[in-house]
Amino acid sequence: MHPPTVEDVARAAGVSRQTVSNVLNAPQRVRPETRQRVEAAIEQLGYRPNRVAQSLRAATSRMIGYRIEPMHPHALGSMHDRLLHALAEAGRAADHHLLLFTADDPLDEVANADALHRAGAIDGVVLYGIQSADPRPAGLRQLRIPFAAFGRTGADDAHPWVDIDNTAGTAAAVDHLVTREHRRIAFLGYPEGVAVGDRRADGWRTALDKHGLLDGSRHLDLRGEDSLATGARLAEALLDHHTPPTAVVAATDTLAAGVLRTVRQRHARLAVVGFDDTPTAGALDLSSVRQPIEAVGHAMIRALLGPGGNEPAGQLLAPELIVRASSALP
Amino acid sequence: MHPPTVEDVARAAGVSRQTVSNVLNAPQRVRPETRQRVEAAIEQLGYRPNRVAQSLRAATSRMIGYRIEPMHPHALGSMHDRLLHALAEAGRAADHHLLLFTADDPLDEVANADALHRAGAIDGVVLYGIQSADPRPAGLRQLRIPFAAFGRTGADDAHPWVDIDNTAGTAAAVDHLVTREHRRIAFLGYPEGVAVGDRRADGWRTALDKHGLLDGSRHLDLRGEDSLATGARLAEALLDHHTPPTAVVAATDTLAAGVLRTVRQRHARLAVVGFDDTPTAGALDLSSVRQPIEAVGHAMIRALLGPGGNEPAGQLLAPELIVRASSALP
DNA sequence: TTGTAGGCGTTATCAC
DNA sequence: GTGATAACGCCTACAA
Repeated sequence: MHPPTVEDVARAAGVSRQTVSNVLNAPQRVRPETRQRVEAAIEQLGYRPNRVAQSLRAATSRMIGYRIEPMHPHALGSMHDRLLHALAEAGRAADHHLLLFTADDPLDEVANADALHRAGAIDGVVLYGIQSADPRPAGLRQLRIPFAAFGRTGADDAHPWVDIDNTAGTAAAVDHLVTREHRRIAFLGYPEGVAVGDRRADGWRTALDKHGLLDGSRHLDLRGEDSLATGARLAEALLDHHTPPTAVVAATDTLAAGVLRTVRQRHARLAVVGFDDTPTAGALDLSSVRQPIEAVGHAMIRALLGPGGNEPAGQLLAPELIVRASSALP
Repeated sequence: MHPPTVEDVARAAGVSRQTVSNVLNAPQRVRPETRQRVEAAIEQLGYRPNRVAQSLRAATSRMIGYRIEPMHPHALGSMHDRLLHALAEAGRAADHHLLLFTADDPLDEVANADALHRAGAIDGVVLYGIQSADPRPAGLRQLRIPFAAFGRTGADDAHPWVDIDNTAGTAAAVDHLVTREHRRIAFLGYPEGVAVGDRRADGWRTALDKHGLLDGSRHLDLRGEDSLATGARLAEALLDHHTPPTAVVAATDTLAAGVLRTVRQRHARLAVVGFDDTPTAGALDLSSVRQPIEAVGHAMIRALLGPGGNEPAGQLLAPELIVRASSALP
């Protein structure tokens, strides 16, 4: 009734346990004839190696911890879902699985990861939503828990991380809008001090400067919390300006959606480009900078498990601008 | 350097391994004096029982499998996130964790769950997104893999399930709108044949009938795919009717958001109630029927792990109407 | 090429 | 009340 073990397979194939183990882990060491007999027995009994026993023996769980957060109340649909799927998919290829755990805050996350790690339940951890002054990297490093982070802190990160090139993303948005003959291009972003937000603002500023348009647009830089209401409100402010912009680069789709709301209400003309390419962007026909989350997932898993064992190297991935109707000519 | 084991604790406390084990698993069997000494050693060494060894010994992984799907392309932000968090939280209380895996389709999901189960990596599975004729329950039952399902198939389900009372949800929406003096109340839903959609339509129909309003509204029943565009289009159709409704009950927030778009574009007056209470509902000031996902998570874990071992009992949970500005007087 | 022995960390059983 | 023994299923030496 219980699942078959190596023992059962061995008996069925008329060999010893070890030979079965060899067939699985060092096939070249076993005579083809014997191997086929063993393989037939494995097939017939439906044998699968017990991962728990493997883990105990190898002192390796092949599990990666991930803190699942309650959904961000304002976000239109975070990257969470996509990242989780990408990580699970990438992990599968490396024969690892994700183990979900909860935590009240970043410090609690480190504590819970430590407990799981010491209990042998996870080999390492993947960090999401890295903040400028994030306590988690230092905490995990001190506890010697392998990890990889999606995103960077403000400082130079001396641990494995993967990030998308936020600066390049907003720069691409600006380039695109310039091609479409826009000359006054605003930016809507996070309050200063949020690393991601600052990088996205940088891309906008740098690209405008490159096109010689910064002087005419420098004042069109508005910040606020990441919500639809804020996007709508800031858009009003932009449109009420005496030299209003003809286009806006928003730091998130949520802000961009707010802009679109105002634009429609006021029947204004204002091109918009968002960031993240959330499902909503498609629904609203919103041009948006898409993060290559699948690639991020693979890079994270590689950084965590890869050769050299969790080396402190960073990797920057290029986002891609998805052009839709919202970024038309002025 | 390696984490301490019972052996280490035993040595430190001057007792045998067994006594340490007893302190942890049968404290009453050990003399208080000895217990305190052992507990001190545990504390001092920072000992944590190795879960892998426990699993091997107990033939129980304390892991629950969950298939992570790529995000639904049209959804505004699915229940996925919330459910995952709720399950993780509920699992934690029962000392279980979620293990994420991927699959190409429902059959593949069953196959992968089977592989993990046979490998001893998971004790059971939680099913999400149950369809009318879902092959998973039968498949898992045949493989004797414990599971609990969120949602019901069309037939009477002979397995553990948890569902929210969809019928009661839309009925509550209708009641609310009637209280607000609406008399012609439309329904926007999934195409017939989708179990969830049919139940939500039922609630609308039944409640209207109860209020004696069904005859005047029977024709105001429109169906389509779950997308913003569909919601907007169907709203146009409703408003163009020669006796247009003054209110709409939508089967999802996505459809409801589409309705709101049309309403705003046409400056029409039309009360709207959505379903799911997604983050977007809050942003749009949309009244919506909220699913008690946290309770669902707990009920699922209980159904899966509870006493009696995965008994085929169902549980229906009541949703709650969240009233916001979109359901004002006509 | 194949088999034998031992141990990963835990706990249940059964003596003492 | 405490401790020795054995077993969960696997794998890695080492011996034959």
